[in-house]
Amino acid sequence: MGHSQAEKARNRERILTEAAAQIRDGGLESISVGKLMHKVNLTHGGFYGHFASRSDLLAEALKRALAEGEAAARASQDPDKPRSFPAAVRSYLSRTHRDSRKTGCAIAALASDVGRADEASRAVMEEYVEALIASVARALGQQDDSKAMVAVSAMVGALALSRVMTDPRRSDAMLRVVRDHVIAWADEGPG
Amino acid sequence: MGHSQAEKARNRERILTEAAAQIRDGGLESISVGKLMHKVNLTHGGFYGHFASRSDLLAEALKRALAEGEAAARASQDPDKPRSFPAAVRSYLSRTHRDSRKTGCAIAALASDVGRADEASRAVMEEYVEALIASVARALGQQDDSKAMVAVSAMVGALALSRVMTDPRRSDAMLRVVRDHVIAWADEGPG
DNA sequence: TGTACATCAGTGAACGCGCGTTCACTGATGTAC
DNA sequence: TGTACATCAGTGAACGCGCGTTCACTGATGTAC
Repeated sequence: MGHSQAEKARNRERILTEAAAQIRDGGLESISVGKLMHKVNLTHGGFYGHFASRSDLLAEALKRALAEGEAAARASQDPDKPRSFPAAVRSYLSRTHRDSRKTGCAIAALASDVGRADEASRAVMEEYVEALIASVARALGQQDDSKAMVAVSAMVGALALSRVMTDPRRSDAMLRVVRDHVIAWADEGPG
Repeated sequence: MGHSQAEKARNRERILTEAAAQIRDGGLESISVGKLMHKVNLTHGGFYGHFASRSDLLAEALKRALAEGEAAARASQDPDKPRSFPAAVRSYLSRTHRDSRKTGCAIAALASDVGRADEASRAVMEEYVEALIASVARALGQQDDSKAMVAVSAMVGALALSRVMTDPRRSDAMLRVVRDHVIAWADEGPG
């Protein structure tokens, strides 16, 4: 096994990526230093060469999860066309997104968790919430972002609730119904 | 100290009520048997006279939290008048509700948590989500519950996100904007 | 290019701690007569 | 109503366990000459 500086950087990356997936899948508190290191084929002792503490990792993993979720949303859109709002909403409120928490939107996956976390964590997520609202407002062609706030609330709420529903038809319906409503708002124009 | 059967029932109630408040404030995993018993002025050993295990308590506390949240929503409405939908929405999306997680809606407080919990827990919350949707659909005077699904998504999402926002003005705005939109839907009539 | 040495990424045993759970015990409760 | 005894709610010491964290160590990396 090599112990080069380049490999250290790569290992830090692997730890962080795995942690970002883990917190979206199991919540912020689901991170265990030992299990996390085991997942990336390292021993627990080495963790502290990369992060000052579990709490330090958590903060970084939250940022990473939010950034990845945002990037995934961007990537899922047609790369050629100018961004299509309906396509973005369709992707966000898709069964695929619902079923892939590990790689999906961290806002929906962790909203309740972060809502009760310290101010620093809340500020980190807040930034991404505001960015999402701004992006939706732009797509709706509106100065005022109030319609975008409703759309984002409904999208985040519907995704979170669709993951609660055990009845597959109702879970699907939740996504479909909110998706269609939000997309329809785009056609109403600036109102 | 008395150890009567009546007192045992009362103690069980106190444990459960405290636990229901605790999970809404700190999440399902924030429950510690020792701390919980200490809070109700009992010692940890006695816990197992009331519940089979921590996991058993968690299941019961979730039910209790959901029931309490629903009851609180009902109680906050004008008891004389027939239920006013705008009043209910105003109460749900109020700063007071946002700032009192311990006694508020368990759906908004625990949606992300339960979304990743076992099927039994999800089914319990699902029941309350469906009840809320049905109640909103009735208030909107609609057969079809699609508008109610959007309203519930937006309300739950907005409350959860308002708890993430660190900027008080933006947090307030989140509540106010979604509140006004949802109330306006009630006036559009069955459409 | 080759050698000698300092650096440092990762290892794994060990730590203290808080946790969920068990259990022998205490003493008030409640019942049988 | 009063006594004798069984029941059982609650106590607190003790348990094994997994956790986050520390640290002496190993051996490959990377640098100075």
